[in-house]
Amino acid sequence: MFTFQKTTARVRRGQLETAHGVIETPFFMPIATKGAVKTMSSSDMKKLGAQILLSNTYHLLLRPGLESMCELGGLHRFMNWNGPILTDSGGYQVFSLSKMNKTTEEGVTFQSHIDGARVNLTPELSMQMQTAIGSDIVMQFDDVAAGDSSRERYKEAMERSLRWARRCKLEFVLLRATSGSEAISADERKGIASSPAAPRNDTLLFGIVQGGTHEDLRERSARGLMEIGFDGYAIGGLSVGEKREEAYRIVKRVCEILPQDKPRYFMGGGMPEEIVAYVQMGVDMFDCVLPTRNARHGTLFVWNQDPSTIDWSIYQEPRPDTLFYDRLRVTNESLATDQSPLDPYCDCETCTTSSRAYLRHLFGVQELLALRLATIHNLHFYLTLMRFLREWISKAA
RNA sequence: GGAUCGGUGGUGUAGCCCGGUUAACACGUCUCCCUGUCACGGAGAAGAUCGCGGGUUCGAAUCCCGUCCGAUCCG
Repeated sequence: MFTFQKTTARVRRGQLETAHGVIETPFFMPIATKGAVKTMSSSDMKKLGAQILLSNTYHLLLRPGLESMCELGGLHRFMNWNGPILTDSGGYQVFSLSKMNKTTEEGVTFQSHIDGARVNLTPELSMQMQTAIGSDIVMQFDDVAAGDSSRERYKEAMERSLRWARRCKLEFVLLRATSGSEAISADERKGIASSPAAPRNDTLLFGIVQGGTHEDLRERSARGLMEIGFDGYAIGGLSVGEKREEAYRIVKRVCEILPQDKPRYFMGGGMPEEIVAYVQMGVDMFDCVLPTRNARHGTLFVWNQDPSTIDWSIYQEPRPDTLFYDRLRVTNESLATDQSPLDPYCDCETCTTSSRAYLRHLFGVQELLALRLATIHNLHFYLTLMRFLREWISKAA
């Protein structure tokens, strides 16, 4: 169930109800690909104020695997996280691990990056695995085209994603219907899982809009998905190499088509100013590796002004003249004896306990604490950004 | 006192025997990048007049002589 208050023509502020609690929208999901936000514990994430985590079907399918996940009773219990979890379907891994896989209409055959074993991931298996994980928000299995693809490739990926969306919906409904019932045997579920768990009635299933940078393909994708009917709609296949102007144009267009009363999720993005812009186009949900990966690579997002007084409406353009933050390269030599805080406007654990010089030192001597402190700060930055955006929208309402 | 081995960017080495374009490699350093995370990863840059002095040669890190420093061994 998604309720929202419309403020201006597009901007939304709302609540998304999931099996593990209500999430205030718009929100950002830290990424716990393999069942953990790198360097962070579940209680760390709770302390940071994360409302929901994102995990990945493909990675958890390789380890610990479908049967083990069923036996373990799902990811919430396994990683001791009692908030909501969204799982990516594995579709993106087809794209990001493209050297190691082969796509057919049936699905994708991966060569495991762990032991080289063949893994055949289909829409049905993705649904079964996400169900075994106990995901609160299940994503359809989709086909992602690279950012510089031809129109034909974009069209192919979009049409295939649409067909796979239909199969995902069918399998999802089937899994739910067979919960505790003998009506359909495990064999009839293509014999993949001996005892896949059933999705709860309040588990949400999202479709993913594809179509690259072509508005007509995007429109066909969105309308096709709406016809099938999903609990929410994601915009996929962006931030994969295309120009930012193109992404803005597409998001704006897709948000005009998608139903008002369902949550919208921009997958995989982005830089802070992109999120600010997409929120103002009517997007409710985000996830991105940038805060966590950049943290581990020594780049911190720091406010360059008091975030409580920012007029976010000036960030609707793809290339604003100025940004509200700087990227602090914490390994830079110039910080060697800089005892000032990383971010004067931040009150996270890292900023209140560590100077720039100290964090730089920890990176230099490769102390694991460096990765953790940097991650805490960057996630705090993103989560705080979302909080300020929600407050700003509420005020405007 | 004598013998042997060794001195090449910040560190560790290669090249030397069989002289030849901008002296190579690893790590480190510096800068930049990262968008539904295979990846504490990727890209690039700076940095050595080859211990010092002389000689041979068109040309020396490379061959010869001397010298300084270090290690080991013999007295």
